[in-house]
Amino acid sequence: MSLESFTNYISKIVSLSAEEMEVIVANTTERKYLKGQYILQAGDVNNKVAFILQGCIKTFYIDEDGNEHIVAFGIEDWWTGDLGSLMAQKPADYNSQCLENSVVAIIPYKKVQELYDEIPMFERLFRIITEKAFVASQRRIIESFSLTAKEKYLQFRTRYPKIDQRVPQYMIASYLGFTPEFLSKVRSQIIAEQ
Amino acid sequence: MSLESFTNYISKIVSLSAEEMEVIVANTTERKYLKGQYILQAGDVNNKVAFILQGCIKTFYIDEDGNEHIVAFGIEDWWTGDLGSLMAQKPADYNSQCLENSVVAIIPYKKVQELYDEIPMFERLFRIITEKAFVASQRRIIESFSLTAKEKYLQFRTRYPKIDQRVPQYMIASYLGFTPEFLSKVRSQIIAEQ
DNA sequence: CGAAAATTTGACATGACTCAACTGGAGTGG
DNA sequence: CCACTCCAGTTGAGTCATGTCAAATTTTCG
Repeated sequence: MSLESFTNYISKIVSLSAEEMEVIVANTTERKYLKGQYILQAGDVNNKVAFILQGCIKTFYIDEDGNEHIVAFGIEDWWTGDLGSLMAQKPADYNSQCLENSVVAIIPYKKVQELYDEIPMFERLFRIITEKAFVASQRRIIESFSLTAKEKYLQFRTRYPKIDQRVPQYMIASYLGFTPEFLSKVRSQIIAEQ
Repeated sequence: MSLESFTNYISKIVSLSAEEMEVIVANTTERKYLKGQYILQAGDVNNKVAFILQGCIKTFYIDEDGNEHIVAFGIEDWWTGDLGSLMAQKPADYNSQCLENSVVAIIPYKKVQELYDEIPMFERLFRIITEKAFVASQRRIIESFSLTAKEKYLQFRTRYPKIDQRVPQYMIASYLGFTPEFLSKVRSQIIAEQ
């Protein structure tokens, strides 16, 4: 069963009985997306949580000037989507688009709510996941203040080597808040130093 | 009882029986801090969650160059502390220091864990709080990319008018990632336009 | 091979920082 | 009540980091 990486992931965070895990799996569906397809589009209400079984996904938003800003990348064993839209059941600000053909485990929003009531450990799972996501988000804010451009890029490469290898450079620039030209110059400076 | 604002706050997020609320309150202590005192110091392990009943608190960290960066402000009905330290029970990166004499509702870390097991709705409370905090954190990242300095400052003032009035300008500059001089220039530009 | 997309490079412009000087208000002590 | 000090805030000159725009080069992929 190809939800195995999903159940493995869950087991690393909380301990569930076999029955509980079965209930979760029974509410989870697997879905394939082609490269370029959207898991979520800005303006739609996000009605699912999505766990990446395989593939690479970018979450981005478009500002008033039409510029794309990448908020997050997701690969295997990460979540993707717009939590704000999911929580408030309001139109999403973000898009989630596949950069590769991808396979995603999906639990519909309503099922998630039911599972929260039915399986307290399921709610714990999401409490912990969200705590980790929040801590990472705070760290990103700090680094945006206190690191130089070069440090930010090197940090990114060491922290997310798998992403660095899979996504084009101009998207990394967008994630870091740089122009593609500027990232290119940062890179050439790093190369010159070696 | 002066934990009233705390129980009111909780009731707005989750519905609890009177007994459950009593258990939570029984595990909560009230503590006063004087202006300048620390609720948490970087390097110490954060062993409590802290809800602000009264006062104003800054959460900041000091980078390698000795510069202070304010990560968050907290006033009445907000939480304060370093969630990363709490979760991992590792030394905190952040300091929480009172900018005014303050009163805080405290639940020790161990009690929080016990309450998670005992009262599923308590865990739901923290799932929801953390979700909101994460969404706000993501939004701050986006705004740091897509707003101009002037827009960031105006946004801050409209979003947190109470903080704007209570906190010195150089701390707002630190929160926004500006130098104090630069914020002063942004302000004079805004005034000139009116 | 050829076309489109991604990346690099260079010249120039602008935003934000640094440093230093100045202003103004809030204590404080004589 | 004045003089002094201290600190936050302002202002200005110069600098550095990053962005913009355009062109050249490299890579990707049909």
